[in-house]
Amino acid sequence: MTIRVRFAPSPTGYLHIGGARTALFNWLYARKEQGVFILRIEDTDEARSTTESTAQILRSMEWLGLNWDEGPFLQSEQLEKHQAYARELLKQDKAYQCYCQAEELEARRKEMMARKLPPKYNGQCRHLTAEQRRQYEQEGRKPVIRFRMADTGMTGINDLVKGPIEFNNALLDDFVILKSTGSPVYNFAVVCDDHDMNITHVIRGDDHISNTPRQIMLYQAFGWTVPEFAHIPMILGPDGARLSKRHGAAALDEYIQQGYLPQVILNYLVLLGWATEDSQQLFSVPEMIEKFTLDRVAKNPAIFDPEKLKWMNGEYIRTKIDEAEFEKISKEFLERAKLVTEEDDHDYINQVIKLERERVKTFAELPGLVDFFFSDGVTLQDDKARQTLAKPKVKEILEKLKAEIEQAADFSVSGLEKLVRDFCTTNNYKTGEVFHPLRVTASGRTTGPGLFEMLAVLGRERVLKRLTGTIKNLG
RNA sequence: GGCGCCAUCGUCUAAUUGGUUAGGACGCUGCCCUCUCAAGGCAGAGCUUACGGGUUCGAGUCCCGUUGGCGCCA
Repeated sequence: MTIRVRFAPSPTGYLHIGGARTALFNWLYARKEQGVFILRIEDTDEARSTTESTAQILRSMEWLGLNWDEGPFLQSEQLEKHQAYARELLKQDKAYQCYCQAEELEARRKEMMARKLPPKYNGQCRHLTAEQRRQYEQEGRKPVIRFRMADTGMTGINDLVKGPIEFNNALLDDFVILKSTGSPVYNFAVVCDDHDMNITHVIRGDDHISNTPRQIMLYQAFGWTVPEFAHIPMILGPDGARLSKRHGAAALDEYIQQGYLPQVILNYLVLLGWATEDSQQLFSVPEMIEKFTLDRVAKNPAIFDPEKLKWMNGEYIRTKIDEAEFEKISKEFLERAKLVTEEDDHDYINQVIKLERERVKTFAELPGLVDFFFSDGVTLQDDKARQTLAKPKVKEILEKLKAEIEQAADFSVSGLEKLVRDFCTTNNYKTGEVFHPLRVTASGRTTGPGLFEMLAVLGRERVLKRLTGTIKNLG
């Protein structure tokens, strides 16, 4: 039997980290088992769903490389089917029309709560006569359709990650499947859609566990095959609460903007709630697919750690991507930061970014690290930089050095290093006395790439200009 | 409130299904390298396996209870 799984986000915002991981686990499982991965947009909440969100989510999925085999299907397009299914249950008396009004229900619920009873529908409309129904209709009441829940027995699943879970049917009430507006309620729509799409494995967040018994009752009422369930644990924010917009960095989009690689997001996410026996950290996508199994998914929730994600991105930039990819993405970010344009000297740009490759953790950091390569002058970045130039003898050192550099025959990395080191020896300066002010003069900062690499890339003209500028400022 | 899920270093997790000095990774600290910052190398701190009871020769692992966190019901 072919395995069929689906990812079913609701388009009420960006794809968030938790959703992305759910999608990933579904996708990995499908690819591993050579099954089918289906994308379905659960847009039944007409009030909060937007088409922009849908487009955004699709874009994020594509960016991650989580390609779907079928869909995207819109749940809203299944409205008539949902209604037909509801009528079928009605006809078999497995569901019934309920005329209770929202206010009445609310009042009763409060009453129940006040008496510390579970706030469960009281079954008032369970056995209405045709006469009673007519009367309600005449009053202008619009009915909802409620599912007739079994009031004895247990409903259980054998969850692929959590193991066996049982629920007491008596605790579940006759829940609404179709609202008075005719639109289906979530629990009903998922079941109908999952059945229609022949979903064999429902892999979703464990916040849906409590919904599962209701859904199973529906499958059984229809006489449909119940799929397998795998409830994966939530992703939490640093405060231990479920990761959400409140935590700031829950939207996948943020990470795209900051210059995280899609492979890194996948790699980091797969490790949140899943691990191999040897605790391997870095996985290529094919490797992930090969090694992924649901039975190694953790049961406990995981806190999202941006620090580790950042480390991993740096690791990939340094060791996993090739030079061409590094150059391509770097240029995108430099162009976006308006440091360079498409027409600029690519050879120069490539030399510049190469100097920062081992330092950069996210591509968004890059422009801030290399801006001085593309500007006329240099801006002193901080107090440390100012202090470095304020040290004694700096002016004298730079003036003498400038004279040397003007005449330098060899402006290569090794040539420059020899020149500056010889200069220190000849004039009896400590290397630090020369290197540090020279670095600040060239870059405006106290940290950065190797001094001579930096000077070589900047080129004689820029270096001399900056020396002149600094000397002048030192008055 | 009811029901459900969960519980190993600060964080993510591993532990041949009962036998380890409880392992790895991020982060942190120190040292080495060094013109700086990174990277890299080395070393270190950090878990009485939430707590309390059992079962057992032996428990992170099995059972019961407690506590705590989270989720779902509106």
